[in-house]
Amino acid sequence: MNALFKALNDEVRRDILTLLKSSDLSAGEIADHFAIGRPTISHHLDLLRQAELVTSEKKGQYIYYSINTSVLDEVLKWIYTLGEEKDHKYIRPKGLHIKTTKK
Amino acid sequence: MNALFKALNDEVRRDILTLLKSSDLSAGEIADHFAIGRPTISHHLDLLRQAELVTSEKKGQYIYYSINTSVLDEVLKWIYTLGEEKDHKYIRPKGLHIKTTKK
DNA sequence: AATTTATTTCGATATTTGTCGAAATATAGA
DNA sequence: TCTATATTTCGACAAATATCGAAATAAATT
Repeated sequence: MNALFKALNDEVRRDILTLLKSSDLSAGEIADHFAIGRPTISHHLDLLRQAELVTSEKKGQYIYYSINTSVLDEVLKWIYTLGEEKDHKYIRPKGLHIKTTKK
Repeated sequence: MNALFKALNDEVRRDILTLLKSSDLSAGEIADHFAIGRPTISHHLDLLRQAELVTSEKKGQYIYYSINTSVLDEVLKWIYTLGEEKDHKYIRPKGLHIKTTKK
């Protein structure tokens, strides 16, 4: 939970996740989208990996990163329970597909 | 969005929110739940207020804090859109009441 | 008016964090 | 094997953050 919120508490890292939602990318391809150095991107990717928000796989010379949104269920659940007892009912943004059955 | 994630990126502040979900509390009552100094709690409350996660109202000598979960809709929406295009369907934790209609 | 109580603001400090350039590691291709 | 490319690790540094005690502010009580 801590690692998760820590990972999300950075604009660059959130943007990386947004990038990865469309397709898997190599570290270099990710870095190309930002005006900061590659070692810094590497560090951000490391934090995302620690939070299990991304996975990485080496393919030859490249390392490809993929997003893993399943760990965000925990965050969602925490937010839900917060709103629960205060009579705030969260809205479901239209066009999204939320599974209501058990996992 | 930035202030929101920043506010959530701290165990103490998340615990304060959890406390406030049951009932409004004065700054002192909140501080009594933690082993850290009152100035520190005051600072945490300030960050929560900046993120609009809490509101405060002065009543005589005391300042009462209330949780405001509505701003978390933005976070929820962001998380939803992340999962959307990766075929991850978020589960709804059982026992929770999520309004599926428009607000 | 003086004192007590509740809370915040201030100034200082130690830790964490984001960033960089240089060096290290590893794979690919000549 | 040598060189080029991709990525990470390392060491350093500046900025941000969590924390504290002391002082300031404000309301309540005597």
